[in-house]
Amino acid sequence: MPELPEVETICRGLRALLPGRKVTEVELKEPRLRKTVNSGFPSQLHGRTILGVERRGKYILVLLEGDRIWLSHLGMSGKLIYVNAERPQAKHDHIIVKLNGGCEVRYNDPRRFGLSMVVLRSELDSLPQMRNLGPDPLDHQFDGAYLYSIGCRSKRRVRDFLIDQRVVAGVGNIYANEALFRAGIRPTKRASSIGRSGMAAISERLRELLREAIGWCGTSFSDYRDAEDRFGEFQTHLRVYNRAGERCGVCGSVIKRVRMGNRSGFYCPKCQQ
DNA sequence: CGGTGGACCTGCTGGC
DNA sequence: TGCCAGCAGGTCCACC
Repeated sequence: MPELPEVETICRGLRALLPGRKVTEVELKEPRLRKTVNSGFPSQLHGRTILGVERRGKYILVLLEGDRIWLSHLGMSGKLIYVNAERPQAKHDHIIVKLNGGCEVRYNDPRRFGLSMVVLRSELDSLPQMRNLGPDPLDHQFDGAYLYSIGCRSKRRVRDFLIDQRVVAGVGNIYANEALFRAGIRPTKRASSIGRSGMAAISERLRELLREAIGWCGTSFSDYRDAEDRFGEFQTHLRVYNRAGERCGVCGSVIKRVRMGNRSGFYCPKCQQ
C-alpha cells in the first residue's frame, strides 16, 4: 500500500506526537506478519522513551532510548495509527503500543504483509532490509546521471526498474507509473533503451511528483491513512494510475492498462512513447 | 548473475 | 442474494 509519500506523511505525523512519550505496555496480539514478530518484542520496547521518528525508503523507524529502533514496514495494507486508548480496538489490530498519557500506537494490517521488529541502532545498517536500499529519491545524490548509470545495463522494463528498492528507495507502482507519465515514457520500455535525457526527465518528474504527493498527504484508495487515521488527498491528482478507460487530461486519448508481470501498468498511448 | 513468476494474506468489486 | 474470479499501494524466494 504505502509508498514514500504515504510513509513520509505517517512519519511526520508520528514525529509531532511521539517524542518524549514512554512505552508503558505492549500487546502483541498477532505475531504472524510477513516475518513473524519476535516474542521478545514487547519487552524490548517496554519502559523506553521515544526520541524521534525517521524514514528510510518505505520503512518507519521509531528511535528509542537505549539505542533501540522500532522498525516497521506497512506492506500493502498496514497502518500505524496514534489513538486515544479509549478507542475500541479494530479487527486486524496486531500490535498495541501503550504510552504514558493515555494514548497508543496501533499497528493494523489485514493482509499481514508488513514487518515489525526492534533492532539495535548499531545493527540497523547491516540488516538485509536496509543493506540494499538505494538512495532516497529526494536526496541530492539521486539524479538522471545516477539512474542512467545503472539503467543503461538493465533489460527490465522501466516500471520494474523504478520499483526496485535497490535502485531507488520508496517508489512503488503508483508513483512509478505517474512519474513515467509525466516524463512521457511508456512503462513497458526497457530501461536500457532510455537515454541520459530520458533518465533525467524521470528523476526530475519523480522528485516533483513525490513532493506534491507529500503535500497532499499521500494517496488513499482504500487502506492508507495517516498517523491520525485521516485520508490522503493525492488520488484525485493521479493522471494514469487506476484510470484505465478514462481520457488523458493532456491529449484526450484513452488511458490503457497493461499487465506487467503480476501488477498493472498504466499509460497514455499518445503522450507516452 | 539478472530477470521472471509465483507465494504470501484478506477484502473488495464486478459478472453471472 | 450468492458464488467465484480477478484485483489490490510490497517483498521474498525458487527457478531459468
